[in-house]
Amino acid sequence: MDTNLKGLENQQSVIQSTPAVVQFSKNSVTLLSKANSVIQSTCSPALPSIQGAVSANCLYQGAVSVNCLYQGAVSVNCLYQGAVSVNCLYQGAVSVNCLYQGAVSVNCLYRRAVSVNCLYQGAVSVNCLYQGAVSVNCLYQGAVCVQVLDSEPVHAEGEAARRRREILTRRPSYRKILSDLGGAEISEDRGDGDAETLPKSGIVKVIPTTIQLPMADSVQTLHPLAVSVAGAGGGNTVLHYTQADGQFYVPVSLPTVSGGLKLDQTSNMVLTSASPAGSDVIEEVTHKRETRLYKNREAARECRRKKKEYIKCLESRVAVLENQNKALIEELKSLKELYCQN
Amino acid sequence: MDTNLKGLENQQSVIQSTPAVVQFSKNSVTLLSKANSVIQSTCSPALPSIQGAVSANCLYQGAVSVNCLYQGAVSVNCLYQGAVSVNCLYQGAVSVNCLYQGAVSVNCLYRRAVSVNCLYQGAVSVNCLYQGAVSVNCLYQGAVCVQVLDSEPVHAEGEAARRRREILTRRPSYRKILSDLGGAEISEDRGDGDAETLPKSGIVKVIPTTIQLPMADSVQTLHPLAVSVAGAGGGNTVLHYTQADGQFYVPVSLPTVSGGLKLDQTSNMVLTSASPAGSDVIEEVTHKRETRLYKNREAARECRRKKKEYIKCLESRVAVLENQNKALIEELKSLKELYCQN
DNA sequence: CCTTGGCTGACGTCAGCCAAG
DNA sequence: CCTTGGCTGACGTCAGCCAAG
Repeated sequence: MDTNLKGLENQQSVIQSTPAVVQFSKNSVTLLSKANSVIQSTCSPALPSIQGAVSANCLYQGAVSVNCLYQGAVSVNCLYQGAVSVNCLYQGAVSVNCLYQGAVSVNCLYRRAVSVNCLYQGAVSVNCLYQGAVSVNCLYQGAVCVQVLDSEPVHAEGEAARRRREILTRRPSYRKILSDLGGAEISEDRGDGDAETLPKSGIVKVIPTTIQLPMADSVQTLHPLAVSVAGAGGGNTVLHYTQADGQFYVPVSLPTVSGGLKLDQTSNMVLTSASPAGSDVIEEVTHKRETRLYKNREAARECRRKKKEYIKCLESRVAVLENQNKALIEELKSLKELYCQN
Repeated sequence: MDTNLKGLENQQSVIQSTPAVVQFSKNSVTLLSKANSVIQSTCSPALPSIQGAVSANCLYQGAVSVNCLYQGAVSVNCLYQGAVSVNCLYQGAVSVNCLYQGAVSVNCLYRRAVSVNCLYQGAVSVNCLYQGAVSVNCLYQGAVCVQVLDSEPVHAEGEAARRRREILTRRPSYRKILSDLGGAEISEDRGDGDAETLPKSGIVKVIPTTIQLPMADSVQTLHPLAVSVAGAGGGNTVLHYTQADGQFYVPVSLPTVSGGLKLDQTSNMVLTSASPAGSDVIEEVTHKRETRLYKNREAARECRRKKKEYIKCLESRVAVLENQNKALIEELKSLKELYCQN
């Protein structure tokens, strides 16, 4: 294996500032910047705390050089840090500058997968608004779908995509919209969130003052007052309901027992009929209503989450498209200039 | 400049399948896979059709190796293709699998900046549905904002980060977002947005039912309890209010009349004091609450409307930008073909 | 055909932030 | 400095659609 580094030398001479050294240590491929001498690569399976396996920085334009500033432009860490980081500085065409953190880092196990940080005005700059520009956190199953820019279909799909489509056979919902946008995997990530929401569903807010009434046709148009209610001292309270024409009162008793119900979360409010007859029916209707309300409550929560995610997806999509547009316009402009010169 | 490739050799032996060759040609740094022999790097300024400058693929887990499949895992192309591409296959921890296209490619000038393609279940897998998972196209000014996933705080921050956090703490008003969108927009889009918002600002809702109440110092710090209330047996109920120090009770009766008020929507909640003393205070507190609730009700309605409008604006914006993008790409393609002919 | 259940638009309320006062 | 009010995130509920049964 013979290598020719003359080209690299020439390239570095173009950059004029940071002559690079290419080192290949054990299980590592590193481009070291002599001037900065910051990029370190000691990738060995035994040592978990590896920094940048493969770091590369690009400066200015024609250079195929990968420059590293402060940390490592294109670092691929296996275990704990960033797998592939690309940093961009200033305005270089193919330059990838990394400042302080790591532009495109792909962390496999414990950190970020792909983060891109941009500084100043670099050509391939990725502006991140809050934290990491392109960070992908994945554990064992990916589940971090990043928005796709172009719209060409890909035919090589995995099991996940098929299952995704199966889920989306229903009515057009945010889930479907997101999947159409290419962001459906985020929901899968919340599948992890499923594991998170599960205990949350177990811990449901208990609102003892909520009163559930069975739906009778005569009272379906009733709307309970804001939070009308509750028994402080006695067991009896008065429910205030408003109708189109006026008001009336509904006397209710509030027993403390909700034993027969299996819905622990919603069982805190059981209403019993004033008349002994039909108590089972009332109870069953109440039970049904409890279940329905609980399910709808959960569904509403999920729906809100989906909507929020959808909006975020839209926003990022707009940002991506805008920048793509800008780049395309610039490219067109330069290409036209180049064409006009010839 | 001397290089040691033994480590690389060992690394590739771990992978067992794709022994790599590192070639340094003119202005290029490449890891070649002998088995596949697909990764080609002929980065010279003269030739526009350059493939992968620095390509690296990762397979399985402990390996700091970067494996390339079919195209180039971590390729940094200066001019025409992908700058840094990382491909991941199967489940490797830090593995970046690239199938057919290139996982993390950063193109400086004419193509993608950073694209990450994921297949199957790789740990740091980035699933891209259509083409490039994480593609960042930037020309001279980057500005491609990608959604951030994790919530880990970043300690190395500049002014931008600080301002970012300010934005993060509270979402700006949709009105502001819309105006910001109109300001930062491309010219043709902005005119459109202005034309939409201008007449809308001309139509201002007149709310005749707003009631202004004088501020009494004695009740300014009162906060009604969540579900304020409760009655025991009769028609009288007790309002619970909390102050800074403690609580006190306000006996209230619920009359059916709400005639004198002009608040139709909120007239169903008029409380009068049972005791003649302090009725003014009670009434005033009640009125205050009424007013507050009514105003908040209206504000919520307006907020919902704004949000809806904002989402519509986003959607149409995406559609416009997509079309614009398509047109630009087509134009570019034809221009390039024309250029290649010459 | 009707019925049921999932999902979502819209509502009103609470809580909280933050700029304006 | 504190206070107030506008706005918005989040919540739970109702109403309604629509596909699945």
